[in-house]
Amino acid sequence: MTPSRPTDNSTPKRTKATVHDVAKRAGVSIATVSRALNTPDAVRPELREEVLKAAKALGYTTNSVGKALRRRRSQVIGTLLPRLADPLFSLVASGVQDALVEHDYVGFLEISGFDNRNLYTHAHKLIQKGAEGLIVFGRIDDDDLLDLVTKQNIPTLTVYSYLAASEIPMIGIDNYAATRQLTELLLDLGHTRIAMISGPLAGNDRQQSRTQAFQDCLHERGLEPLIEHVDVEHERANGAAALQRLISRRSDLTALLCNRDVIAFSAIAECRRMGLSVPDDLSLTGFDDVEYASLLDPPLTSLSVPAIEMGRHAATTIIRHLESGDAMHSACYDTEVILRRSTARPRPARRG
Amino acid sequence: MTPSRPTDNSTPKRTKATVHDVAKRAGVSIATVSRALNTPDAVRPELREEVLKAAKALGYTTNSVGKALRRRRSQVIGTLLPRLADPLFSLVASGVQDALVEHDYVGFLEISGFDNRNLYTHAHKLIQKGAEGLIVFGRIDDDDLLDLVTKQNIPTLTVYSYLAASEIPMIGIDNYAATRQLTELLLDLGHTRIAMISGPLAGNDRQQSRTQAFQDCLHERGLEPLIEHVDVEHERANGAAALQRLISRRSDLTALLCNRDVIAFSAIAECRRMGLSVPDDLSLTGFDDVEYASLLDPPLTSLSVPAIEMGRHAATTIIRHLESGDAMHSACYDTEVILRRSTARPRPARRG
DNA sequence: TGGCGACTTGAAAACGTTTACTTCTTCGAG
DNA sequence: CTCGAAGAAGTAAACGTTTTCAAGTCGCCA
Repeated sequence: MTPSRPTDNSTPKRTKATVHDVAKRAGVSIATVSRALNTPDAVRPELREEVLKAAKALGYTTNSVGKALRRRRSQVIGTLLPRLADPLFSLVASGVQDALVEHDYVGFLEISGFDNRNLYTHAHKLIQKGAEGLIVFGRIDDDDLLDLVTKQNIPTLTVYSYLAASEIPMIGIDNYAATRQLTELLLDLGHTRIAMISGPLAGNDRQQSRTQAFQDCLHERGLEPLIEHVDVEHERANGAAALQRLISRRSDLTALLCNRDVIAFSAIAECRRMGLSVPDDLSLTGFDDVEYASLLDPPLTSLSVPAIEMGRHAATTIIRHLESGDAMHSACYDTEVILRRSTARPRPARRG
Repeated sequence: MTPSRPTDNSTPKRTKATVHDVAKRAGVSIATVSRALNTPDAVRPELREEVLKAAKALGYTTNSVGKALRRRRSQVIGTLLPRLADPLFSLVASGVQDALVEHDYVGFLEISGFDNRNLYTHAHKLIQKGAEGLIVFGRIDDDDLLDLVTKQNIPTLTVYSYLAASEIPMIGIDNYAATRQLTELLLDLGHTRIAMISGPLAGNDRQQSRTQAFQDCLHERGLEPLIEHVDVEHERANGAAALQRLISRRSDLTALLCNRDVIAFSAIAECRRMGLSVPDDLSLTGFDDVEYASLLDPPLTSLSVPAIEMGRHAATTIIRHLESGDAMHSACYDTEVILRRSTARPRPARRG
């Protein structure tokens, strides 16, 4: 088999075999070909064999575009993620992919960025390109997008966040409760001067819930919550800066909640740079329990979320809905605080 | 606007507006509608306005499936990655996505796993589903797949690896040369007892090139290369085990090349666990200079590869080929050794 | 004034499927 | 022996576009 050169006309632009070609070769009608392939029982065995043989001989493989047009089903579902190069989001995407291949679907992946002003644009594009269903990371707060999917009746699911009242089903976790757990962990250890580094709140229900939980927790105990924000597009650089701002606002800080593991990664590195010992000088927690959280020095106390599982769940739910009309239900997954060595009791006060 | 309930028949299964609806409303033929939308200059301005108005009123958006069928162009290209939840691969995917949205394409993403026996299956699926072009991570060594893309004339590109002789264009780096650089860096520092932790070689041109380079380098200096392999599916767990195996085979090791940053991550953690100081007891290098390599303690000496850029380059190349028929050329990107604190001169020998 | 070209538009034929209908056997029951 | 039902195959009509081709209008020049 000699590989064909760029301009190889020996194979005369060999256009792919269609159902007609197979039909002709097998001496049957195209309808029979289609039936032999899709509903084999509906065609006499001998004829079926004939068709299958012809199909194989011609290397026929059904053209999904034609099929999709006629069936009005593409077996494509689209996923919308804020970012791909991220240890959390890519995990969700993995879960989605897992489920998709299992059901012989294929996935459009689209990166929306954190600015959900263009969420609508991306979603629209995916639908227009033929996605039958949509999986969106985080709560959808864009009315236009909500309109789009309900009007056009596009099965849509969000993943990662769970909020009780939602027009569209959410497969996720309770960010509020989870953050309360983390905060209370620190409080129970005896910390009173606690801060949080959060991502931007605008259009981000996760960060909203988490800062809210943090504030509520501290207020309940009569403590003053301290929050700094990082620009999520440059979490690393800004995590360090945020930590510095916090320290300068309150130098006697003993504990810090980072609203994403990746923020904690840079915070822990910055602590090292500043000569702050974790957890002796500063207890640190992350969120998501991303793969490398346990490899840090010290290993990071974090909150584990079943990211892959949620992605998988979302995808199968949507597929089941598409295939069997099953209703899509929200689901709230349990989370778990993973206690590692980045948290400890506060160092006993030196003086008063 | 009240959100429609699951069984809301008030909107009578409102099927999307088609070109026919727009035509009727504007009082023109469907051909004119199509023209007004695609080649505006070909239709009288007043009429064009009329059509556009009708389209907007009906919320018409062209059905890409019908379009794709007729045009035999889907504006979809597929990417095949070994894994998604990985700081390197996800970077490549990001680059691809960047370029895709820029050109109003959309991407199928498919995870093939490291076992390239099913590479063919996945690629076939993508093509069948309508992908016009394929981007594959790493060299394609599967003859069936090669056959598939050449016979069906599917523009295909590989990304990350560059090898001079290749049937299909490769956008990548020279793994052999890069590893030589890293190895020589260690040699120049004075190390003589150097080992490598590599991924499995089977079907993985990157690891093959790297182990080869390592062996060549050491042999040239009359040194004995020591190599252990990790199962790539469980890099973390196995990175630690591999390190232990190496130490037990040769306890006086002073330097270790890890063939992927993620391997180095677990190796560095394992060193900590074993009480080995990096770089005093053991110099360590990674490969890929993934985002968090610089946040480790100590920060990891690694080899930076332009992963996003390569992904972007691959996608634009393939799109340009599709749109303008431009030939696709291979490209070899420069890499750079990023010197950080995980490497140092070997500790002076204690005795002889 | 006749005719030729340039411009616009519409009718209809694809693109590759699936599927509702029709037609034709065949077979069993009455 | 006949009639109807069941089974199997074919015909043709979709699905929503784009695009070829033909036709019509208009203006301009000879």
